[in-house]
Amino acid sequence: MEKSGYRQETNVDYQPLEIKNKLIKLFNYAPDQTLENCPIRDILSVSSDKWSILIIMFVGGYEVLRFGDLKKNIQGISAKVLTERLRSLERDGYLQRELFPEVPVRVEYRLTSFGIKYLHKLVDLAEWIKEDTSYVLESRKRFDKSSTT
Amino acid sequence: MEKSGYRQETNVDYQPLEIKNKLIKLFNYAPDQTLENCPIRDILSVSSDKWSILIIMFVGGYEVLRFGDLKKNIQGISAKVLTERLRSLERDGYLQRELFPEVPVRVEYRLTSFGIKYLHKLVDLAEWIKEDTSYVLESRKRFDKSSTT
DNA sequence: CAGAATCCCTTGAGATACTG
DNA sequence: CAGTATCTCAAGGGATTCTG
Repeated sequence: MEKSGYRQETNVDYQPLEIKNKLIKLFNYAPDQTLENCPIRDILSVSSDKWSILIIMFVGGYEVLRFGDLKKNIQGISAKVLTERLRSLERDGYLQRELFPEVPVRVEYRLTSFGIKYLHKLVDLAEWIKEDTSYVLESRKRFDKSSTT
Repeated sequence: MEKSGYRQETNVDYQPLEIKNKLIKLFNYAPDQTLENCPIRDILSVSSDKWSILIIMFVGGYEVLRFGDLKKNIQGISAKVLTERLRSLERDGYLQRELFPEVPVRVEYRLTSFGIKYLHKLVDLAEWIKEDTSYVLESRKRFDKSSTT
C-alpha cells in the first residue's frame, strides 16, 4: 500500500538522547541563552532560501557559470533576485565572482572549496528527498482527504 | 591566518562531472523539462524555511512536545506561525499530531520515522555549519571591508 | 553582458483579542 | 491549553527600464 516504505507511526528504535545531546551542543540550550544570537540560524538562513540552493547546485554542476547562463538555467529567477543571492553567497564565502573587463563585460561565478563541500551536503539531501517524494505526496493526499471530511 | 582551513580559491580535486551527473538525475535537465514541476523544489520548500527546521529539531530532541512547550522553546515564534508550520509539516508527513480531549485540551507532537530520518540529515548539516561558522564570519568581514573601499 | 534602479504587489510574520 | 480570527507592517520577489 505504501510504496515509500514508511509507516505513519513513529519509530521506536531511535535514540532521542543522542539527538538531544547533539542539539544541546549545537544550540547551547542554557536558560540564559536566547536563540537570537545562535550562529546556526544566521548562517543557515543565507543558503536555505528558495533560490540559493539552486544557484549553488548549478554553479557546482557546471564548475563555472556566467551570470546570463545562470539566469537561463534557473527558470523564473529575475536579474534582481539573482544578483542579490549571488552577492550574499559571495559574501558568505560559498562562491567567487570574477570580472573580466572585456566589452561587453564577462562575469564568472564558481564555487569555493567551502561551497563545494556545502554542495555535496545539498546533493545528498536532495537525493534523499527525491527517493521519498512519493511518501510526501501520499501523506499530503491523506491529510487533505481527512481535512475535507 | 585562516582558522577555518579553507582557502578562498576553488578546489581543484573535485569531480564536477560526478556532481553534474547527480544533478542531471535529480532535476532532469532535459530542455523540454521546466524546473517548475520539479518535486524537489516543491518538497524542500516546506521544510527549508526559518521555523520548520527548528520545530523538527526541537520535537525530535524532546521526542514528544506539546504546543505550548514548543512555543516556549522556540524563541520568538507566534502562535499563528507555529500553527501554520506544524500543519504543513504534519501534512507532508514529518510529524504527527495527537489530540487528547481532556479539559483543558492537550496536544502532542512527535516526529514520524520519516521526520526522524530528516532530522538526522538536518543535524548533520547543522553540525557541519557550526564547524565552519568562523569561516563564514571571516568571509563576511573580508567582503564588507572590500566593498566599503 | 551584467547588472542597477524603480515600481508594485504578494507573502511572511508579529501583535492582539477571542474561543471550544 | 491550543489554537482561530483579524489587522497590520515589513520584506521578498517579479516586471520593466536603463546603463557602463
